[in-house]
Amino acid sequence: MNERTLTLSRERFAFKIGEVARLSHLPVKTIRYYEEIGLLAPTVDRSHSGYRLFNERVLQRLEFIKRSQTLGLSLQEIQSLLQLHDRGELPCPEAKQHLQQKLQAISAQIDALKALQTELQAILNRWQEQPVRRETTICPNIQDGSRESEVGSRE
Amino acid sequence: MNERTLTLSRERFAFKIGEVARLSHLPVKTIRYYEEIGLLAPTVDRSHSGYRLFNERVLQRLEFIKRSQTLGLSLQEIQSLLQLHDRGELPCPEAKQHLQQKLQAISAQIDALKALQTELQAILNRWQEQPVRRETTICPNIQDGSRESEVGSRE
DNA sequence: GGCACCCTCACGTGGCGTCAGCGTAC
DNA sequence: CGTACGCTGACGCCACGTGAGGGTGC
Repeated sequence: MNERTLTLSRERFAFKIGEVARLSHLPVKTIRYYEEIGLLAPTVDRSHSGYRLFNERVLQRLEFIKRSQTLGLSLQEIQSLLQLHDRGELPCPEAKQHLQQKLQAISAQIDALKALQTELQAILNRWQEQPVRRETTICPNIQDGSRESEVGSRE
Repeated sequence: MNERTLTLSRERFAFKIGEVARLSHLPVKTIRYYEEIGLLAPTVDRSHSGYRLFNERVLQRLEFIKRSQTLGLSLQEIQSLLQLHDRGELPCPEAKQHLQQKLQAISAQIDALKALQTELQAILNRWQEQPVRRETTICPNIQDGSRESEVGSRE
């Protein structure tokens, strides 16, 4: 006749953190962290001995967090969405805004990475295995190629 | 007749951190941080009052650090290159290894970002402004699309 | 009484930025 | 004597991971 059995019969506040971890495939530490920063507030209570007791909605919440994270949202952004949800509103419009911003940021990131890729490839292509030892450089292969960037207009 | 004038005549340990900051276009805090983690050891001394005094080689070193950073190397990797340099060896072979690794990592990052880009675009394309309120979801638009990813064969 | 589980607190990651509260140079 | 510059902590960021040193449930 412990609180587990009692609460399980009503399906409320039945899960200890380890069970939630197994069911959600998230580390215990992560769940504790999410609770600490307030992401799980409406789904968690404490037992008389201080154990976190989660109700079944925590799993849906963790799924939402995981999914939103893989889509590139930060925990702060996710929190603001969850707060809207907890106030009874639909977080979708704000979510859409965030996702559109992410999409733009991702394009920019891809462009930056591609530029870096090109630059790295160029450096490696003209790499000198035994460069002349100069006192003015640490590794002559790694040098500012801003002037060489205009190369390619030959032929 | 301060140490500035004396050392300037020999061009050694003449620069205070603010001058280095101006000449290198790096924030003072950044230079202090680099010195703290040992990146600048052979180019810095202390005055009797505790001020950092840099010799002129620090500028070459900071340039190398900046350049290596923009190429994607971490400060740890840069440090190991500088340590090779300080032991009189050419850091180029190790640098090349690092850069090749970076190139691979960048390709993987680009692929991951492109996948994310596609997924985000798909989600935004089929976005429902006024979705049905379900109790099982927080925002129905943000849902695991693993099964819906095969959509697109209509019309 | 033993073992799995739970708790909090504190510190680490990278690459700095941002105060706060001092001393120093000119 | 001001003021621009220098110094050393300590804390913040982000999303946790790691480990210590304990208490709880069964």
